[in-house]
Order: sequence, then structure tokens, then C-alpha cells
Amino acid sequence: MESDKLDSRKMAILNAIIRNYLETGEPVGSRTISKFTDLSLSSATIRNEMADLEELGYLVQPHTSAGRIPSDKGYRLYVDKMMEEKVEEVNNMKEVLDQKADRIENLLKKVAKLLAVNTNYASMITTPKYRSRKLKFIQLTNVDDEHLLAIIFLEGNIPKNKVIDADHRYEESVLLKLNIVLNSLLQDLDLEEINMSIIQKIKEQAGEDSALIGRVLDAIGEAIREEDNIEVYTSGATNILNYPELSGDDSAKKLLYTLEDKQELAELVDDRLLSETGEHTGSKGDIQVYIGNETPIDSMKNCSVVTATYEIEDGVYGKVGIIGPKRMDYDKVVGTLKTLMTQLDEIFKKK
Amino acid sequence: MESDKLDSRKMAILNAIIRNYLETGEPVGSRTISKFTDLSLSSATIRNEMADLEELGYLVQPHTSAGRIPSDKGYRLYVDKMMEEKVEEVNNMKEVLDQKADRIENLLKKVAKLLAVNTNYASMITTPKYRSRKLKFIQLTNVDDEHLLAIIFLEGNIPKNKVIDADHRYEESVLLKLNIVLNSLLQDLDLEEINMSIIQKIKEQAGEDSALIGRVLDAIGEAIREEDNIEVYTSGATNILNYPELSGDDSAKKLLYTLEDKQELAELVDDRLLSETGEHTGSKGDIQVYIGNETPIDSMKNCSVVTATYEIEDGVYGKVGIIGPKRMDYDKVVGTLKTLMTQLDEIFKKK
DNA sequence: GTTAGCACTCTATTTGTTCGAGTGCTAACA
DNA sequence: TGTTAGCACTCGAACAAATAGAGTGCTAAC
Repeated sequence: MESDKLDSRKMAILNAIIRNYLETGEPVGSRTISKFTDLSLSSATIRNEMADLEELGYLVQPHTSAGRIPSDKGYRLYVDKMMEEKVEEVNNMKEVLDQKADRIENLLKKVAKLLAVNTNYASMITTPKYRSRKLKFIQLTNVDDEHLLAIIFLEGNIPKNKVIDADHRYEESVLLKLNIVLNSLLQDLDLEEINMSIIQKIKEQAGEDSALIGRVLDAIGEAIREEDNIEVYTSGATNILNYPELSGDDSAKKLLYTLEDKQELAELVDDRLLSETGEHTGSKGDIQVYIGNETPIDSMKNCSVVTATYEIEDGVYGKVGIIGPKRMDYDKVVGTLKTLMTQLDEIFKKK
Repeated sequence: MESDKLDSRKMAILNAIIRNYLETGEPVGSRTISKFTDLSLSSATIRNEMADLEELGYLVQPHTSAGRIPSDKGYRLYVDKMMEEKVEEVNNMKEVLDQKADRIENLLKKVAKLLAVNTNYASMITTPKYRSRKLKFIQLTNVDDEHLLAIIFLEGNIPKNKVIDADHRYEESVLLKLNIVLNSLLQDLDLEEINMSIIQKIKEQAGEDSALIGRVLDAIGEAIREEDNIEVYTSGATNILNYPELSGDDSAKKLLYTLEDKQELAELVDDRLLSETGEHTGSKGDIQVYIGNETPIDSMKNCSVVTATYEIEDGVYGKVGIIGPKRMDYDKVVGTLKTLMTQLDEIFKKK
């Protein structure tokens, strides 16, 4: 165990084993490797090397007389190596994405589906996370005798509608006045900045209609908080069932549940986690690979998760992820995500 | 085979068999019934009756020396019978539903989840289908130098926002004029009623700003069409993995896929289908039961589906459904759906 | 350092056997 | 005539034993 560094032959063998295992999903034996690789070595020699690799922790033997399968550590090495050599691929997802995606949600759903279909794994994508939204402007309008509509425009051109209960019908002129008051005092403020002092000032200026102001402010708060809410869309969850090593016991059920529930998925996006585990991914660009136990989500301990960060505008980003078996085609997945990133970039820039 | 009508003893036996099978999921034999029921008959007699029931098509024998399980026809009889006797139950879902559900989507999602959790089956719910939405009113507002915001209010108090490209900034007074023109001419019209004649009239009155009108009309069309889109929410899809008879082969995969994809689910809601198959459900109220092959969806041929129709306002309705194994607890499911219906009614009425 | 050969291990698969639940039929009974 | 006891029979589930084969580790020879 002189050094953890592998000589090139061990490297080649490990590589061959992993590649083979990715394809077949079966433990791979010495004979197979002896034939498959161009370095012409007998199975016996391979066996010796495999024993070494196992001792070093890169391989695992499910049971005594079975072949070897890669350990998490083995995958990790493979992935890191692969990332270094990775060349940009060009797929043609663009056409699909280019179709008018009226709302960002629809675009995201489409992206998730696209990824799932392309890779045959499960995929997830989150709505982008804004820091704290500022209010751009607000406008009150009559709906009927009992309701007002507040159109709340947030930073980033996000319109929100809120219906507000009213005790009576307001004159247009009154609404006009209120609109002016609200906008002049609240413009470009976020939730933190709207404090009691400002609220008092508004109520003062609103005069007899100050009762309404509280409800309007509630609506604003709700709108901002709503927009801060991160949603997660998933697709291709059922693809999981195509991989026997995942669908065997009831871990598949748990995994599917996680994907359906989405609650937990948000964790993958948590900033803390990103920086915490980010260190030991040898990733280039924005791509992160979590192998087996590296994922923060329990039900995914048998899986690998590859995530990428997309940026919709400066400082506003979301996460895309692909969830599959540990023996996923990392090469393809990383490639797909990379091209997706560039294409999303183009789409968002164009907007 | 004199008559398809069953005497009361056969009825009781069939009933006992089905009840037992609902619980255990195992084929039930003559001995079991002989003990379970109060009509004290020997297993031999039961056997004779069972043979009859099988000949009549109400029971099925998986293999020669196994007990019997209900056929689709058997279930159908059971369900119809049950529906007649059904008494209203009162669950307490209301608390959950009463929590402020700001948007209808959120309410629907909550309902789906509630049903899934309560019944342990999968559930689905569609957004309500409006005939054709009428425009209630529209208002144009400046956003910035290049964009206008159109707030489009549809019948049923649905606000929609559309951002419209503008070549320049419009004066407030101009917008005011446009708003008045648009509203006076378009109010209470649906897509069909907005014809060329009206469009011409608007453009005429808009004068030099008529270029904008086209884009505004597009936005209106889009908004209406968007709202016509029926969405389907599902929940508890993974629950079906709890039932071995469904999760065995890869039919589970297909079923899960159907639930995830949702495309096909819309079929369940199709009016044509409702009236077509509706005839042979002996249902009271709005509840429909599809047993096995009665469902229009292929991947559900091994399942039963119970659907109900909820009405959000006059003539505007959506569908809720529960998908489970054929041996689902029809009693409970129907009860749950019924109370859900009354509680939704209350919620919508209150609004 | 590499390889051939061999004994050994362990699993997956097959085959055979048994067990029991359940049936259908017949004959006896009320 | 309807009900029941009894019996032979069927068939799948469960268990055990046998088999095959893939793979290993080790030793000895090259």
C-alpha cells in the first residue's frame, strides 16, 4: 500500500471493469477483462491486479466466487478521470426547447422530460431561486363590489395577481390615489425593507382607506414569498424500474416516493450542501456528481445523482439533476447536461 | 342458467367471498366461507354454489385446485349492490381543505394528496373544465419602454397576465383610451364571438395604435386557451406498489408511467366516455366505478377506478379519481369521495 | 513478472418430493 | 329434493438435494 496512486495498468484494468459493468450490470470476472482489453494479459494476471484493486478499495466482491463490481471510490475515480478528458458534445435538443415556451414552468417541465427521455434515467429540475424579490410596482383594480385585484409586479418582470376582499366598491379616483401612494413609497423595496415606519407612512397618506392597506401589504408579502418558493419538477421516475439493481427490493418504492413527493429533492439544491460536498467532486464547469452515499438523500444511497446549475440571469440560478443507478452512463449524462446548459444559456440570453 | 338473477343465498355467498377476498387478496375456498358466514352450510354445499356462481360468470378460478376470486362481473354486482345501500359517512378532511388555498391548483393538489393518503391508493384530479371562457375585462399597463402588461380577467374571476411587446412607451392617456375601447367592445365575449367585424371596429377606434391591437388580441386568445387546458394532478402513485397483484410484472411500470405522464389520464374525463360507459354503473350521485376492463385506459385493465365529478360553479366541473387494485375497498373509497364532494361543495359555495 | 493449472467456493438453476388447501363427485341422509 | 360426509384427485407453494458453471486464490513452472 505504498501509495494510493495507481500505475497505468491498474488504471486500465479498473477502467475496463467499470466500463463493462456499466453496460451489463453484472459483476465482471477476470476472464472477461483478459479478452476485452488490448493489453494482452492472462486472466490470472488480471486476477492478481483485481485483488490489489480490491485491497485498495476500488473494487468490491459481492460474494466470494463472483466477479468484481466498482465501489463508490472506484466510480469516483472513473468519473473524475472522465471529466478531465470530456469533450463538448453537441446534441440537438435545441429544436425542442426552442418551441415557444410561454411560461418558465412549462420550459422547465419540458427540460425535465427531455432529459429523462434522452438519458433513460429520472430527472429533476428546480425553479430558479431569486435572492429576495423587490417590488417593482403594484396596481389596484376594481373587480366587483366585494373584490379588488392587486397586480403585483416583481423584479424580473414577474406579474402576480392577488384578489383582495373589499368592504365596498372603491371609486376609481380613490384607487388611483392609493396606487400612487403605494408605488411611490414601496417601489424597489424587498420584504426586509418594508418596515413599520414605511407602513405607517402609507396608512397616513391613505387616510380613511387605511384599512385596506393592511390587506394589500399581505398580498404583496404573499406574492414575494410565493415567488421565493422553489418548486421541483421531475420526469421519468418510472425509468428507475428499468434497472434491476434499483427496482429489486422496496428501495425502488422509496425512491419513487421521493421523486413524487419532491419535498426532499429541494435538499439537493440547498446551498450548504453544494459547498459542503462540492469539494470532492473533480468537476469542471458546474457539474456535480454524487455517487452512492455521497448524495444527501437517503433513498438515493444506491443511486448516483448528477446535477448542474443553470443561470437564468445574473445571480439567479436553479438546479437540474439526473438520478440513475450507480452504473449510469456518466459520460453521456454529463455530456447531455453540458449541452443543455449551453442551450439554456442561449435561450435565456435571447429573452 | 334459467335466469341471471341470483337467489339470496348465492348472493350472500358471493358477497362473503368478495368481502373476504378484498381483505386478504388470496383466493378464497369453500371451507373459509362455510365458517365465516352465519348461514350455517357445509363446505360441500358452498362448493356447489360456488360452482354455479362460476358458471354464471361471477367467480373465477385461478387454477384447478385453488379457491375462487371475483370476476369483473362479480365485482360489478357487488359494487352496484353496495351503492344502493350506501349511507353517507362523515370524515374529517375538512380541516385540511379549509386551510387557505390561495390558488385553485394548490387546492386540487392538496385534494389529490389527501385522497391518496386517506385511501392508500393512487389518486388523480383534473382542473375544472369550462365551456368557453368569456372575457370579463382587460387592462393594459406600462411595464417599461418595451413592454406592456395586459391583465386579462376571465369569467369566473380568473386573472391572467400577459406581457406584450411594445415598440415604444405609451402615454397613460392613450392606454386609458385603449382600455376603454377594448372593454366596451369585448366584454362578455368568448373566443367564438370575437370575430373580424368586431376586430375591425376596435382597430378603427384605436386609430394610430391599431398595430398594438393584434398583439393584445393574441394575448387574450392565449389566455383563454390556456385556461381551457385541462391539467391533471396525481398523487400517491407509489401506493400501487403496495399491492402485489399490481406490482408483480411490468404492468406496474406501465401504470406508474401513465400516472406520471398524465396525458392519457385526461381520457378518463372525456365527456364521450362518461356517457358511454356511464350506463352500466349503478351509481347514485356522481360516482362512477370502472372495474378492470371497463376502464378506457389500457394500463389500468388490472385496476379499478372510481371517479367523481365535482362542480366548482354552475356547469363547470372537474373529475377526481382513485386508482387501485380491483380488490379495492370500494366501500371506503366511495364514502371518501362522497364526503369529499360535499366538502368541496361547501368550499366553493363559500367563495 | 507472467501464466497455466488445479482445487475450491459460492450462487443460480434445476429437479424431485412433499404438503396442504381446495375441488368435484358420489353416496348416504333427512 | 336439498344437504352433507367422505374420498380421490389436482395443483401450486415450499423445501431440499443435486448440478452446473463462473470465478477465485494459490502454487509451480516458464
